[in-house]
Amino acid sequence: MAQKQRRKPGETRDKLMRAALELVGKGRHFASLGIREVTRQAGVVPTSFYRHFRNMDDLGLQLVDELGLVLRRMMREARANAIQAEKLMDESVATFITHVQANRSFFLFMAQGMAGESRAVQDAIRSEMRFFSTELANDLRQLRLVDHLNDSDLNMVCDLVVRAVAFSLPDLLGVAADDDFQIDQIRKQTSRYLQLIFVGAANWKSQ
Amino acid sequence: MAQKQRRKPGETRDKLMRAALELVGKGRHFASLGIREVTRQAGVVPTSFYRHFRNMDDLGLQLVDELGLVLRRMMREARANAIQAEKLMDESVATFITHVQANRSFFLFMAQGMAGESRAVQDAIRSEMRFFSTELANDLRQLRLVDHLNDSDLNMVCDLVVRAVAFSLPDLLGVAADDDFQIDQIRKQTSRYLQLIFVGAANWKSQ
DNA sequence: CACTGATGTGTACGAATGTACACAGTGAGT
DNA sequence: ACTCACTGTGTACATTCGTACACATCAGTG
Repeated sequence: MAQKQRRKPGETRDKLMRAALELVGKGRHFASLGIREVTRQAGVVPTSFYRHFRNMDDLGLQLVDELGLVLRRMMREARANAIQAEKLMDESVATFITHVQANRSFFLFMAQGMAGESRAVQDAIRSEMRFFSTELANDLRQLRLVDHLNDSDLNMVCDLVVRAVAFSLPDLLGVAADDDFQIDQIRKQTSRYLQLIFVGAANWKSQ
Repeated sequence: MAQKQRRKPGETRDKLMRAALELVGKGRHFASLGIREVTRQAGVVPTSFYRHFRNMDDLGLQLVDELGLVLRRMMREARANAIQAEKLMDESVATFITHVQANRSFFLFMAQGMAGESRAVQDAIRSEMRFFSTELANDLRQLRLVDHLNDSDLNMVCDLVVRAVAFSLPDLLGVAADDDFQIDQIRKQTSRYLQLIFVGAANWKSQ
């Protein structure tokens, strides 16, 4: 029942997942990756693949799980940085962009997976986003910034926020990782979207 | 110089594009399609492919062009239906959903292409969306509903509107084409997003 | 009418693919 | 100490892939 063995528990497994991410990071689409290609990139013999995954979809699903960890880490940091309510949005967007830059391949995979080939991966990513939206709603409730909104409306606002941010993913991943000017443009643009949404939320009449 | 020959000008060409769309409609991802697969679906010998396209990316680009036509037709219809300003958003969303249902494969391809493998296809789709946003801004200007917004802010609002609608694409394509209940949920949800955005726009202070 | 260029078909082949099978080492529990 | 489950390797093969080449069939042009 030990999850860890002394030597190298899931070393090859990690190598394979890492390899798939590297290929995605190089511009390949996850749906077009083959088993041999991934094992080659990982420096492993093709048949090793089956020791850890049933097929590429299975690997994709496990990547989504790891993606979930990345997202949660990001959310924790955003919460920590957003102490003052007024800078809340700008800080959150900045945190988002920092994490995207630090994990480009992961977010590339996420952007691809949202309309990917595997329905299971799609649903898993969708589910991560819903979780994100729910957490955001909880935070906003606690900050007492949105007392005039009922739960349903608050959820809608949070959904839209998450979508607006998520939709800037393709923009962000489309520019070179070191194009600071363009990245800053996207940051400002996204912040404005959020500000607009919150102006809407502030003037929204629930019920 | 004749663009059309008597018999069958681009019959095979159309068959190939149609075949690719059919495969996408069946749940395949465009990035994972092969030349042989597409020609097989089209009922054509593999080598015929090269008479019309240099590779799959080329075919993808030409599909984006056709997608542009579908989008423009949709936009025209939305404009025609949105006579009364109050029902403008609901009507537009309804038109959008109708067209998505009538051209599922096309929009599936679009959703995939936004984070697709080919950078050229990505850019082409992005460009279509920008065009859409610009046209929307023009329409809103003419309706004189947003006189308090300067151009930059109006563009931002329209961008966000287009994004909010576009982001409902995966939702819409994820449910069965005849699941009227779920589709209606998505319709209502998207409408609420737009209403929220417009409440934000109405209370936005330019400059 | 002969020519030409565009379009379609058939054959062919080297490379790559997914996966089955047999085998080897190694850590853990009896 | 012996076994067993797990992980990794090497070999093998039928299938599929992209694409090159050699034709066949027309439409329109000289």
